[in-house]
Amino acid sequence: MQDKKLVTEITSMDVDFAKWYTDIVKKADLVDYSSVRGCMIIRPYGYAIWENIQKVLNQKFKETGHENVYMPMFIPESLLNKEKDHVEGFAPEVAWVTHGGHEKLAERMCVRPTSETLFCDHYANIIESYRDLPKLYNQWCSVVRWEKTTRPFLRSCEFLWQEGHTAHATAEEAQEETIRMLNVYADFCEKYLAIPVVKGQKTDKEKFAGAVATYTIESLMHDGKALQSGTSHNFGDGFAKAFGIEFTGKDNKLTNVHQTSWGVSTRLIGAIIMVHGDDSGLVLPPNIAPIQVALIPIAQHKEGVLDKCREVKEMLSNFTVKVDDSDKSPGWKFAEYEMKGVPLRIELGPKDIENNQAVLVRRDTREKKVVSLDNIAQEVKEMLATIQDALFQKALAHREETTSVAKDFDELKDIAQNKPGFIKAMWCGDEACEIKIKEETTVTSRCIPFEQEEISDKCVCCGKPAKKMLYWGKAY
RNA sequence: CGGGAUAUAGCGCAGUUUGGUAGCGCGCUUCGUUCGGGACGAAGAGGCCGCAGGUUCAAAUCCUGUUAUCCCGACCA
Repeated sequence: MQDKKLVTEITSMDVDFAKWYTDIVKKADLVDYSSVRGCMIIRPYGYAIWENIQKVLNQKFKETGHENVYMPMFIPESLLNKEKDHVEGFAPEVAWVTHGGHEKLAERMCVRPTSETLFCDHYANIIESYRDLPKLYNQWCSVVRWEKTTRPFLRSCEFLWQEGHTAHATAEEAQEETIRMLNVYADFCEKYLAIPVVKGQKTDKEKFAGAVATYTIESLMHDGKALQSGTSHNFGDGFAKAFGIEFTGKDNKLTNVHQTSWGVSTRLIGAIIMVHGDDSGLVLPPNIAPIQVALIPIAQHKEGVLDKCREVKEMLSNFTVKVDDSDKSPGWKFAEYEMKGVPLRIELGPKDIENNQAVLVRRDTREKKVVSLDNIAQEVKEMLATIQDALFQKALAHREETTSVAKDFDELKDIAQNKPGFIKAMWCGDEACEIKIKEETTVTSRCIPFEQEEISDKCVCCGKPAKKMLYWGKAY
């Protein structure tokens, strides 16, 4: 079996999922470790995925009326301290700047862990009238959180993200915006990343520091652990009160604005890896892959082969195609592009040229298909669409298979211990039950899904009447 | 921040028990033959053994400290 050689390259995901993950991020050239503790170097191939994510989301943000801005990366301590819950939430993990050159600063500044305070400070200055609303800003930047343990893409001390911050005249508008952006994220994850998500609300215990309500999209990784893939918060007018963001309404009355914030990060790349990857490496959805097609010449030294490859590349100008004419052997190239998760491979050799054909090979199933060069562009287009859809369906099926239902505490405990994946269970709404469940089963509440199901009428923990069904699970 | 492990060439490792000045595989460079699943041969290049102290005639090896990484928990996007 040739496959033997492939699996020795990386740790099998069933043997050690964590090791498999770190093998992939390094061997697919996504990241390298740096000499800065907890911070990663995102290499060209990894960054290209991020750029594609940015490109799509940026367009969606603009279509929904948002503008990009850039805020300072430092926050004076006094500013950070203005909203009480917010400081308490972030204080344990902020990095402080205390000196400028050799001079000690009069007031220390933190490196932004998130920019709510800066946006609020700015909004207080520029918003005066209802005519100034809504303010729909977004920024792409990096933030710093002094994490204790780190993993590439999933948790690093510095990471790239976007943070949207908006201010509205009414609570209704803010709520609408919060849900609108959650839907933008969910749609993006499902259509581009081929990752099915559960949309829902966080419990009070799990919500963002300073928010009235936090909404989330939760996705399930291959190992059955959950990953919070994006969040959207409704702040109500709490920050506005703390920062004095007021506007004069049509009625000539002074009112606080209602705000939202929402973000996704490079963590999404971690999700792509852990949802679609396999023992041969990364598997990228065609809609986000930096290279959609790897064109591998066979016996490229023979006359006409490379010329034909260039010709075929021209025919496929609607896609990102890489012709690999390096002097590695074809077998090496096959394995290499599988490791890098390129969705489609085309093999083109003397025999094909003779027959005016090429061989298409899917990354996800390794299925081969011989197609005529006359309609190769159409074939590639269809196959990429098929792969995109197949990845989503496969991930969805996996999530369904690994989602369990627990009706009472014993059942919950048993599932938490023995079966990885989401657990659906009823909850009475009491935080004490949430804490008890976490302590005794190690699973935490992931969200209160918008799509509710009535599993039973009793809380899985205390047996009292329960109104809400929650998703529970072990999380990254 | 607790518990465990690791640090030797770009990568993966041996050598550490029993101190004597570093080796293997892959990769890299050059040339030739190959090319439909990680090709083969020949000749080369590359390391003050994580860092800082200490013991010793002598330290990759023993001792102390320190830093980083990985895994498992607690905390977070």
